[in-house]
Amino acid sequence: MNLRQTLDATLSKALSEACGNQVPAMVAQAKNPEHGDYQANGALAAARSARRNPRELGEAALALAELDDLVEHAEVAGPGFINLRLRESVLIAEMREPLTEPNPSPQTIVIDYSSPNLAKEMHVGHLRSTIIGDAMARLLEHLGHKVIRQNHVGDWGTQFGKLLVEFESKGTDASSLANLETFYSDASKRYDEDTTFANAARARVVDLQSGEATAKAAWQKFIEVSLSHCQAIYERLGVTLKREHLAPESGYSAELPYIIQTLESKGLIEESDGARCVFSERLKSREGEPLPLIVEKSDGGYLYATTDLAALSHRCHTLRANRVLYFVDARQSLHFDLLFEVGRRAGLAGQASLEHHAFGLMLGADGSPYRTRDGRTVKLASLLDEAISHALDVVSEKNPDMDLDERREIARIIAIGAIKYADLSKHRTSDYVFHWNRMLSFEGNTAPYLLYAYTRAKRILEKAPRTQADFTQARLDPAERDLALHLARFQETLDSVATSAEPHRLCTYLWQLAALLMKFYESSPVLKSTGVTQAMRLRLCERTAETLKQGLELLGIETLERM
RNA sequence: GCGCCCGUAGCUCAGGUGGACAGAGCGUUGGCCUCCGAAGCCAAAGGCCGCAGGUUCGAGUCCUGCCGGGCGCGCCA
Repeated sequence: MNLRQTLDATLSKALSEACGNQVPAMVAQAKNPEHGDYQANGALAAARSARRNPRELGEAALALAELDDLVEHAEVAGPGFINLRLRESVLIAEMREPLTEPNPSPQTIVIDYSSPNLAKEMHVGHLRSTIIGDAMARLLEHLGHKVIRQNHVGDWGTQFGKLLVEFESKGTDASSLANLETFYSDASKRYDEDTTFANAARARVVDLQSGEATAKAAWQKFIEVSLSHCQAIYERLGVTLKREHLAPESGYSAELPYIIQTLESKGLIEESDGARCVFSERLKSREGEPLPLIVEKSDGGYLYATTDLAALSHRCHTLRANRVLYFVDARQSLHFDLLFEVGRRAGLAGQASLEHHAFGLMLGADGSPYRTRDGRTVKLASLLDEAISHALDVVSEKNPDMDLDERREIARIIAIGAIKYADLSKHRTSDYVFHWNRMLSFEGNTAPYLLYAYTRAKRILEKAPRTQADFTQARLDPAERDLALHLARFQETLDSVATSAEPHRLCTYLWQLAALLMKFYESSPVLKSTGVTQAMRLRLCERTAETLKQGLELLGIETLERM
């Protein structure tokens, strides 16, 4: 049950009655536990407009609110805060409820994430979109929404001209693409230095886009190899993206003329310097002129803005999305701002909520975009290799007698989890610094800490005797109550992440949960206790383990039984 | 020039719709394994929340102006 929401609904109703008009109670988790479990600040805000004394209003609301089932103590404090303390019986009862409940009004939610450019290999810059998008997909799906993943891979730009000519000159042999990075830079070098090559490249783009058979065949082969590189990374990372989630740019090419037609029929298109544009009604350029979204170049070619409009229309109309979530870095904020405006004015977006969830770039310690010593971008594959190798060292040091295969498997889960958690736990809309040693640290607020907490709880459960005692008859000491209270807040945490699209909040929740378990572990011996006390402590261990496992799973992080 | 984002402890970061003494991790210092795993727990030190005004009963949070940083601004994606 979403306790916060339930309290808010009840108290809002009472406060509105006391006030005479509709006002929110604004129930939130209490920051200071001395004030209770939840606090409502609505009386303070409402008092002003109602010209009433906030404390009096709070008292009136409390008198009207039917909270006895949930709340053991409620009082008005300070200038007019309403403090609520939950009944212990409620916390205990919550431990027998399902961990989560589905959203009563499920939506169709399209998520655009990962979306690498197929001309190059995936590098560390793709991590954030891929990891965060995947966590949101898992979480929203778990809450009962219909999630449609869209991997909007770049397979259609002008850059494919030079790649095709290079590829064909090497006999369209897949082995020449073994290292996509060097392949791309070789092609770029020839394009810049050799005019014959450059002309051929330009001609090949036209061939490709007009559907010429040999160009198309070579292109398809190239894309196929590149996609298998991506898919291998997804599998290593435990990302749920599959071939069926591909929504490549090329797939929209046939739609583009109709997009232009639609814009034209709405009277939105204007010609400017030979290009066809839609001018913004709100955003201004350098010279104070309206900002254009260019949808057709002066040579008649289409651009990514055109493709994005086609994708938007497809998502809102064909897929019938209620929300469209874009996990794309912040450099594209202006682009999406314009895109959403034009999409709405052209009627391509329907009523859907269009959300660009931006994030900053990954930087090196010197503050420049993250690269290796020789100036190359860091491939995702090598980041994973290095993390696993480091994890294996640590695992081996802690478990010298464990056999190698088991150590390897544990190292894999720890390393992948640590990388994903390090990224997921940061909010950062601005650029952030990537640190090897911090990413690979297994202490403090990291995935290994959460995994360790999980294994400790599991070990107790493994060793525990079967008990017939009824845990609901037990009383909770402070450390146990703190843990039980936090456990009861899982649902409201998930709901808040669902609307905000900020998985770092779930990370914070799980970190706190693990910390509370550690404290409980120190203060409340389980195996040495007896009767209802032991039954309740075992139930706390069990519930915490289940919650950690479920929460980590929603983040896309595997758990392990020992480490 | 205009626009967006950011500036919180030595470092890396949290601080939902303004709320009750500003939090955590790392690092530093000092404790805790004959008790379920010490990848842990406990404690201490460390902050004019970039600066200056304003709105409010109340501002890290909202508004304005500065200072400092990042990114973006017509035919690339």
